[in-house]
Amino acid sequence: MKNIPRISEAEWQVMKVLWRQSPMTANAIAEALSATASWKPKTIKTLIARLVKKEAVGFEKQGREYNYSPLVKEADCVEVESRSFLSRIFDGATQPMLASFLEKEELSAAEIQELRKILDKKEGEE
Amino acid sequence: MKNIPRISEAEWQVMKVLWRQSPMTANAIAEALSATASWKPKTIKTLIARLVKKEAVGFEKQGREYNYSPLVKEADCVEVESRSFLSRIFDGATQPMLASFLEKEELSAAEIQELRKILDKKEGEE
DNA sequence: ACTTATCGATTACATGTGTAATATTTGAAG
DNA sequence: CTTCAAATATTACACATGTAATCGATAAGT
Repeated sequence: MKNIPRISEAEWQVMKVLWRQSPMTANAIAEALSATASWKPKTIKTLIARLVKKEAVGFEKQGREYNYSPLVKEADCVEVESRSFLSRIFDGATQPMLASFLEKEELSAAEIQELRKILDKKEGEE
Repeated sequence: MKNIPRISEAEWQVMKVLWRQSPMTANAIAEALSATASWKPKTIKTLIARLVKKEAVGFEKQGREYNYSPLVKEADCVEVESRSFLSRIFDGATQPMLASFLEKEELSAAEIQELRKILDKKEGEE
């Protein structure tokens, strides 16, 4: 896993768009974000520029526009953020964190079943 | 739940100390943190001051020293952070987040058993 | 070939954060 | 009561972040 830079909250929004589809032009990204966020296009350009500087995003010139793509994998970024969250908030204790979510959040029967399956598999591995 | 201010990464360390035990003097907090963090005492004073300003921490004068205590509950802060994490990284989808952790992290048989119990209880509630 | 609409690049600016040092106040010691 | 040590308050400063506007280059249209 390449060195994952820190990606801020606003920048994550941009990354999520690119992970869903890439390459994309800045305008297409702005378009995609117009549904969820309320940023001016210029703001989005800034976020993209910062991601490029952090080497989280790369681009290829295509005429006068650039075509942007992620340089870091979503799974890797998720893992970094997850570990950071876990250690920051729960002192790295996985089980209490999971228990906390399980108790608070709503889950359908199917989802519960799915989680059970994962637990079963996990237990088998020991 | 009172309005929970944003608590930065470094500030969380301080809050964790106070949640474990309070009230505490600034020096005691610094002492407690010397084990985990490598901040100068002055730095810790700054963090405390900021938490006071944010009204996450209160104090009572006791002679020339102050005795600090949390003004916000740990459970509430954990909930705020958890929701933020969940929506930021997993678009608010609980189950995929849980699945991701279950698959990546190590869990003892006992922990797995405990999680199963929670799932059972949850299923019963529907 | 010129003008113009647009792109990306550069600049802006307030606020937050990490990480402290200096200044000021004040309880305690003599 | 004066002095000193220690605690709090104020100030510092660079970098990150949210949120954009302006500048300069250039492809596209006429």
